[in-house]
Order: sequence, then structure tokens, then C-alpha cells
Amino acid sequence: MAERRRADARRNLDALLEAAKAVFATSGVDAPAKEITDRAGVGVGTLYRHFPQRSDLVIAVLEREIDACAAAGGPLSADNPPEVALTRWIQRYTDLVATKAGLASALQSGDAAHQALREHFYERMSPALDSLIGAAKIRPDISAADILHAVALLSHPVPGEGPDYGRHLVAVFVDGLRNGTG
Amino acid sequence: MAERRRADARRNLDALLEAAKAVFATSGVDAPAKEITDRAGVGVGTLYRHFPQRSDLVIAVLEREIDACAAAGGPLSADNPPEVALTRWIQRYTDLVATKAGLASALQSGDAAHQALREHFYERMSPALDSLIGAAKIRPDISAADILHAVALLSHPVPGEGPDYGRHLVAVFVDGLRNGTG
Amino acid sequence: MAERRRADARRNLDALLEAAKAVFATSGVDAPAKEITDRAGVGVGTLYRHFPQRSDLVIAVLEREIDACAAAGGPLSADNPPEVALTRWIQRYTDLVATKAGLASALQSGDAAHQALREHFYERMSPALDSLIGAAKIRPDISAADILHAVALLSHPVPGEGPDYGRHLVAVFVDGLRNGTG
Amino acid sequence: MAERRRADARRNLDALLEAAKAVFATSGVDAPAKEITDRAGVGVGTLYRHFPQRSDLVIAVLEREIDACAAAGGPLSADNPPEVALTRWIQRYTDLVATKAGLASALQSGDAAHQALREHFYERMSPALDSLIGAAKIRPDISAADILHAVALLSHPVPGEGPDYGRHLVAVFVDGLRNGTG
DNA sequence: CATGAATGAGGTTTCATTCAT
DNA sequence: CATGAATGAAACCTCATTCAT
Repeated sequence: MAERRRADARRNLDALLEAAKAVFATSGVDAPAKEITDRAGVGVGTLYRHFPQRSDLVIAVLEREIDACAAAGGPLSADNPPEVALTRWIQRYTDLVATKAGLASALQSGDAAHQALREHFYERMSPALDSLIGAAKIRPDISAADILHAVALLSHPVPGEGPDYGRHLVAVFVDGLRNGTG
Repeated sequence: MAERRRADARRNLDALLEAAKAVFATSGVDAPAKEITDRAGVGVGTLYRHFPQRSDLVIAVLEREIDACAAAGGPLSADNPPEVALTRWIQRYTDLVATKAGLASALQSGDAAHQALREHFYERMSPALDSLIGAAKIRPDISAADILHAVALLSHPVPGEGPDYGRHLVAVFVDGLRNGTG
Repeated sequence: MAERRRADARRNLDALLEAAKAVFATSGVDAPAKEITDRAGVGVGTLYRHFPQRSDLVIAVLEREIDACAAAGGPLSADNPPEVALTRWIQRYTDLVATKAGLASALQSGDAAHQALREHFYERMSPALDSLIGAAKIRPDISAADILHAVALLSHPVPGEGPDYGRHLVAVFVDGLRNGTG
Repeated sequence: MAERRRADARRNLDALLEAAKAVFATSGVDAPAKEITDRAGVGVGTLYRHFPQRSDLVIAVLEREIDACAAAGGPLSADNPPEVALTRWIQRYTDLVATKAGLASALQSGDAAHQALREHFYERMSPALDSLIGAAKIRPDISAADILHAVALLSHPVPGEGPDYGRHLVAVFVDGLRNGTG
């Protein structure tokens, strides 16, 4: 009985995460709560029970992908020369930020509702990027946090353009990272 | 006589512009209309009389500075080698976008309410930057619009940081412009 | 000098009446005051000086047309057989009501502000219609006032339809007038 | 349990319908939403939840009576000769429109907010009247919709007169229906 | 633990009316 | 007498959030 309850709760939670993922992609992270709960087929109360703050939901939705991206740093630096590893990882990171509509703006917005997300995000990403930076040679006046921040900004989706546009701008920035050392 | 009345109207209009400038700086360009009118000491109707669309107000607040920035391109390219002129102008542009809180986000938001601002902005800035690009040698896969867009993104104010932070990131991007494809 | 002032005032008043006539026809009697004054090329204050209450303006506008319509009865009955004169006059009256969007409601509302209009309306129209009715043969249980009222209602403009629609319905009613006598 | 909640909701909904009915009768169908919700003792949000469009509320208020009137056509044509059935039904329809304040004006107003009401209304009434028209002989240039519209107009309540006045005018119109073109 | 109806603050926009010039 | 800028009440609609069931 208690198990059944837990199973139901789990199912609701999964439905919410799935729905939120889809809605965030189309309407951004500030989409109305109702849009998410309707799609998940649950009441709004259920959303608020599981995710009292909006960031809680955003974090939960993106957690796996954030973790996967952070974790990709190890294999990349094991299999590639440092510069290549860094470039590849930034590309992966760019794709993450560019394709998860709303992530970029949530990271950059001053909104207190996204504070927890920002903290979580940088906590995971900074160590991963730091070890890549340590191996590769980049200009010393730029930190991991700087890169994370800059790439997130440059990856902001642009209405008329596809995700390649952000990658293009990021490539210029990455070139600049090497350039300054010369 | 009619002059006197116009003086009153002018005073209100100035108060509105002043208030909007201040409010935009603290609360962004999407701040509630009431916040602006209260600060200006006028009724909401007065705001809507002068600025029916939100963009109209944003444009009015920033117009002089936008125009001044665009106009600075000529003297800069007359007095400096092309590369220096370009760099200096981008610095000036960075300062504009970075210090006018809300401008950066208004440019990047897909919000229809800011469409007129975006058009006005790019109409002024693109020609100015285009002639600087033509003289300086930069990678050919980047247009004036790309630079305007990227710098606006990188200049997004960051809560904990001063305006130098944006300049720092922009400097890296500008270094990347000089590279071919690395 | 005083004459010049009076001439100017008269011109403004005429412009207001002309503008109100046009605006009432398209936007109804509750159209924004600004719409009328803009069309007249005067300030709103001028409107309020001449017509402190909205009904004052409605009355002034409609009085002219009512007088013109009532006056048309004489010539029509002089130049046509009685039945034709009646039909033609009702057509003219139909056109009056159909194009003045607020006349019917002003006549029908219990509003004391429109009392003067109602009195004037029936004072002018009833004799005109009465002499036309007297010559033509219609059922005796219907008075001039009944016809004026019914036609005004049937002439209410219908969004999707042209003025012919009202004329069509009125034609049926007019047929009913003859029919009842048989 | 869920039943209890639904009972509350039902009570609110009934209160809204009751309040709307009363308010429509005194202030017309365009009365402010707040006037209705205050009278019902609920928040505005509750009104918008149940009736997103103004027409939805108007329809809900009048639905039963509209349906009852439409349904009366069958029995009438079963029990009476065609002409009598048509006349009786139009009388019944006249009473409906004349006594439900606001219905007549909502039907006639061009307001987009009442579009759905008009559609609902004509969807129900047209078939009922059509079958009565088919049996009775009336002039062919008049459709069911024309009659519904004309009668609604002629039934507009007149301050100084009772409901018989509208019936009188409608009777003339109905007589006109039997004529060809006179 | 889930539900979803209810709330009501909050934002926008429109206009009738006043009144200083 | 004319002007039209200013006012601010009023209406609309939307959601985030609560809480009784």
C-alpha cells in the first residue's frame, strides 16, 4: 500500500520531469506552471509539492544532462591532447546550453528564483573545466567560471537562427582564448 | 503662453526619461510602468501619451547614446590605424551596452515589444561597424551584426561583477576575430 | 475682433458637428471624444465647452438630420402618389436611422438626458409621417409613433450586412402595414 | 471527499450564474466582471476559470431558456396548422427575447465578445424556426435568420410600454411575412 | 500524498474630464 | 474662447500560490 503510493508518486514525478523538459524547450523556463502540469496530467499542487521553487524543477530536469556534461571531461582529456580535449568539451557544453532553451537565460537572469540552479550548475561544471584548462594552455587572465559564463551567454538562442549560430560565436571566443597567450 | 504649457509638458517628459533611465538601470527594461511614473511624479496616462509602446520609451532613453556611439566610428577610423579604430570602437560599444542596464537584454529578448528598439539599434550601429570592419582585417566568417550581437551578449551585466567584467570577456572575443580559424 | 472670435467659434462648432456625425456613423455614439475632436481639428476642451454632456452633442448632431428628414416629407408627397411618397419617406428615414448608430438607443433609453431629443424627434417626425399616412391607406391599429419606433429598431446596422439588410426588413414591416387592413 | 470539493465549486458556479443573471438584468451583458464576482462573493479568477469568454457566461445564463424555446417548435407544429404553429412560436420567441434583458442587445451588438452567444443562439433557433417556415407559406426572400433578427429587434423593451407593445409590432412584421412583395 | 478550485495581486491599457496656460 | 497635456479611475486578464478536501 505504502509501496503503491510511492510508485504513484514516482510516476507523477517522472511525468512532471518529462513534461517540464518539453515545455522548457518550447516556452522557456518561465513557462506557466499550468502548462507543465496539464501536459503531465497532474494537479498543480503536485508540482509544488515536489518542486517548491521553480529552480528546483529546472535543476531536476537538467541535472542528468549537467552531470553528463561535467563527467565528459574525464574521458575527453584521457583520449585527446589537452587543447583538443578543451575545445571538444566546450563544444559539448555549448550544445547543452544552446539546446536547452531557458537554461542560458536562467543562468544569466538575476532572478532569485534561479539562484539555486546557478549554484548547482557552477558547482558541477567548474571542476570539470578547471582540469581541462590546467592541461591546455590558455591565456591566464581567464578562469573556468569566465568561460562557462561567456559561452552560456554566446549560446543564447537567437529567434531567426539555428543552434549553429551560437556555436559560431563560441568558436571565435575560443580562438581568443589561445590568442591572448601569444 | 502656449510656450509655458509646452514647458510643463517638456518637464514631465524629461522627468519620465530620467525616471525611466534610473528604473531601467535597476529593474531592467521590463519594469512595471507604474514604477517609472511614480518616480517621475506623473500619472500612468502621461507615460502612455508620450510612449505608446514600451520600445518607444527605451529608444527615447537611449537614442542619444546610441547615436553618439554610432557617430564615433568616423573620427576613430580617421585618427587611428584600422585595427586600433575597430578595437576602440568595440570598447566604446561595450561600455554603452554594459552600462545601460536593460539594453543588452532588450536587444536579445525575442519580445515583440522590443522589436522597434532592435531595428533602430541595428540600423544605426551596423553601418558604423561595417566601415570599421572593411578597413581592419578580421576573419571573413563574421559580420558586423554578429559582432554587435556577440558583444551585447557578453556585456550582460553580472550581479556580483562591475562593468570591467564584460569588457574582459569582450576582449577575448575581439582577439578571436583576428584569428583565421585558429 | 469680437466678430472674428464668434466666426472662429462657429467654425469650430460646425466642424465638431460634422465630425461627430461621421464618427457616430462608424463608431457609434459612445465613440471616444478624442476621435471626434481629432477629426474636427480642435482640442477636446472645445468639445466640452460646447457640449458639457455627451448627450448634448448627440442631440445637436441628430437634430439637424431629424429636421432635414422631416422636411423631406413635403416635397415627396407633392411629387408622388401617396403610397410612393410614404414608401420613399420611410426609406429615407430608414437610411437616417441606419447610419446614425446611436439614434435608436437614444430614443429608446429612459435616460433623462435624452428627453429633449425624444420630444423634438416626435414633434418633428410625427406630423410629417402623419400626413403621409393620412393620404396612404394603412391598418388603423398602428400610429405614426409606432412606425417611427419599429423602423428605427429594424434599421439597426448589422455588422456583416450592408444598409440594404435593414431596408429589407423594413419592407416586410411596411407590407404588414397594408396587410392588416384587408 | 472529492465530492465535497466539487460541491463547493458547484456552489460558486451557481452563485456566479445567479449573480450574472441579476447583473445582466440591471446593467446589461457588458457589466464589469467585478460587479458580478462581488455579488457572487468570489474572486475574479473564479469567473474567468469557469467562463473564459464573456459569451460563455451569457450563454450559460440563458442556455436553458434558449433551449426550451427552440424545443417548443416540435409540439407546436404537431398540434397546430402550420400558420398557427409559426405564429405561436414567434410569440413565444418574442417573449423570450423581450423579457431577458440584455439578450436582445447582445444579439444585435457587433461586439466580438458576444460572437459565441450569437452563434449558439442561431444554431439552436434556426433549425426550430426553419421547420416551421417550411410548413407555413411565407415570402421566399426572408430566411429564418432574418426573422430571428427582426423579432429580436422589435422586442427591445420600451420604457413606457409593457411587453404587449413589442408583440404588437412583431404582429405587423409577421403579417408582412405572408405577403409576397405586396 | 494528490488534487485543482479559488484567490487576488499585479500588470496593461484606455478615456472621460479637468484646468493651467 | 481654445488648447491639449495630465490625471487616475476603471476595466481587463493572467498566473503563482494556497489550502480544503
